Amino acid sequence: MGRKQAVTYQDIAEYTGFSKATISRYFNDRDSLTLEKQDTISEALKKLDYRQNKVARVLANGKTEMVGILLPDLYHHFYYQILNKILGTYREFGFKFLVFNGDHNEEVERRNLQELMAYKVEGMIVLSNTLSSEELAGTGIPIVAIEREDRSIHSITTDNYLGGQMAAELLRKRGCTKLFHINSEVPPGYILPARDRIPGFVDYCEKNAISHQEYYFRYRPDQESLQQQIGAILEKIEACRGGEKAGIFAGNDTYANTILNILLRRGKKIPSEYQIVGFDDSPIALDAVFPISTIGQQAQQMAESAVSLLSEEMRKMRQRRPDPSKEPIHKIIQPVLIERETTLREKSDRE
Amino acid sequence: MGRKQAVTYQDIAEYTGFSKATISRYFNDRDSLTLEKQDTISEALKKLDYRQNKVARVLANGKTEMVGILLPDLYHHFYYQILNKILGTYREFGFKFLVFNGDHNEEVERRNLQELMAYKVEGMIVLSNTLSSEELAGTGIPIVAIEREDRSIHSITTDNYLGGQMAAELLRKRGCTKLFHINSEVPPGYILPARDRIPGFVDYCEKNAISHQEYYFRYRPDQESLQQQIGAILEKIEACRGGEKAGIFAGNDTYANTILNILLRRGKKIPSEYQIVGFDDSPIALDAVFPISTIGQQAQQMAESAVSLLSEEMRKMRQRRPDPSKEPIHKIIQPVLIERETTLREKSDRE
DNA sequence: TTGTACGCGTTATCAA
DNA sequence: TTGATAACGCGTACAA
Repeated sequence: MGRKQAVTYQDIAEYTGFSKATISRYFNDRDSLTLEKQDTISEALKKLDYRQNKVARVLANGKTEMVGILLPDLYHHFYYQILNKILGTYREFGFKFLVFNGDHNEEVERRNLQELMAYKVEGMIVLSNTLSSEELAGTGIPIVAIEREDRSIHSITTDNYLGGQMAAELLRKRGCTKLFHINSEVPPGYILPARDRIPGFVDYCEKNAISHQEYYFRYRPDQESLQQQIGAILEKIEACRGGEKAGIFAGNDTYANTILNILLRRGKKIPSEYQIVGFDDSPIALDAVFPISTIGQQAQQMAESAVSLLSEEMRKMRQRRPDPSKEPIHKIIQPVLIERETTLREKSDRE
Repeated sequence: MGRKQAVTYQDIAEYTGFSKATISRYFNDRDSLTLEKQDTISEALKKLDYRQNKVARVLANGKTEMVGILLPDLYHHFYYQILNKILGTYREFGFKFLVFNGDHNEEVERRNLQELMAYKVEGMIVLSNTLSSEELAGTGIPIVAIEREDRSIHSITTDNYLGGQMAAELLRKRGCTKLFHINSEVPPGYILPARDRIPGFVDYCEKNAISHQEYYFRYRPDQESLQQQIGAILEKIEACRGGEKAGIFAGNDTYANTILNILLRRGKKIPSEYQIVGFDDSPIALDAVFPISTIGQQAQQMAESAVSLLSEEMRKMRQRRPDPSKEPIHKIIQPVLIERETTLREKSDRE
């Protein structure tokens, strides 16, 4: 707290001759005061250089207006982009965000969760995926998941299935006759909405009788092995496509970029021999040698929906007789297709 | 607050037959209690499912353990990387981070600042640059700036001057005889430590009698105009180098990547005709067609230094008789050279 | 080692 | 429209 004895309502009250209650009303229900008193208080505040203490207010009324954010990391574009958009809602909603990075570690996440509860956050937005939604729901406060397992909590999720379909459809419309999907493996039992892209892609191919194949590599954070593994997969694909126009749907834009670079290095022609579609609309897709077509998640809309939904649930909890939604609310956001140079059929080839 | 009447020390006290003070001591000075009582209380806590309320604790002892973070944006790699590292210090220091995105807007920043003060953060880490350090210092709480104007507050800054020198030196050692710097313009009067890279680069060239030239383009967020402007600059450079080996030091990795792509598209040979060095060690430098040599800022070290310095100053403020450092402390962090394929002289050329 | 009693700065209740 | 006073939940002298 301010060392030099912070100015309090008590001081303002003595200075103006009013009561503490009146000072409080000045802040919370100004219209209930006469204009004269308002002015008197207003001047006193300036005179004494009063600073609000919202901690005391919180203790008294229970409204922290704080929201916790649980992030798995800040490395992937999607997470920092969403965080950016969430922070941006401050102007509209006024929530203060207490941000934690769980680092994909269950115990760390659990500690973070406890800390958020101890600080009496009124709600949480969770992007990390190590804690079950049941455990999160156990906190008793409103929680909105973004792009993660959401059985027992509200959620905002991209329509990944549709995204996979869109990718397949684009490649087909651009003349690809053999479609491929390249992605990283995922630990079995790990629920990740993003994986719905794959059935979306596969189902589209099946329904339209398009040849398709899926390849998975073991995820390793280092660039070297990623290159090697994707390189090996691309060799198989080259053998498999038999001179036909191949369409590759990558698990994300980083993979797409790696694929693009390897293909170019091997002298393949883009997009006449190979076409590529990524996912995420990351900066890398735009900055690649040839800007990469990608399926974008609408981060702005996702963040807004999440905060808005959370805000509503928080409101319900603040009532005398709290009435949270009985069933989790799940919102689906449509992805958008962003076509760039790795799929354009008209222009001349890049090499 | 918990609607269903949260369990308090009062309840624990009644349940165990001890006093509230004893319960409090269990949390703050456990050893001062007999082992028996510790066990009794421990069980009572579980039995009653007690949840800490740190808000009340804060009101009582004034230690929020909260730190505010003022960010200019979450778009540039440097910012989200630093944020990531700062959040990572939670395990060691235990600070809770209240994060705001000022969006390069002075008024927004000011409001955020006030809000942080109202929530009684004990310190702040500031990366945004719209508020003067004098104004920030006026809050009376410890503040550490990272890579921004720091006349009146503590700071952690990369040795940008050295970084510029390192870039020039690398290019020279790799055989470049004509050096160029390409960067965006900066509003006059705007203090940005990052700009020290330029005199570092220039001075090195002058001292070693190397031909050098600097080019600036008007900053625009859209890719199109960036391409055009850099393209135009590269034409001038091509004319100017007269067949000699040119070394380009880019303002950051994104620019370096754009430069690389344009040069390749124009059929230039890398690194025999052109060599490129970026700045920041962004993912884009690694993911480029040919991985780009770059000067990296040591984000981990910067974040740790910032939090550690802040922690120390916070400690000083918490004492009975606060004694903050009289003079701002400025720490300089060395950048590191990361050499990749845009400067290697040994290997055969890429094209 | 333990308990009593008050303080932290605000809001909420009830009278006036 | 105002004021007195009791919460809010915890920490901490001070006393025992």
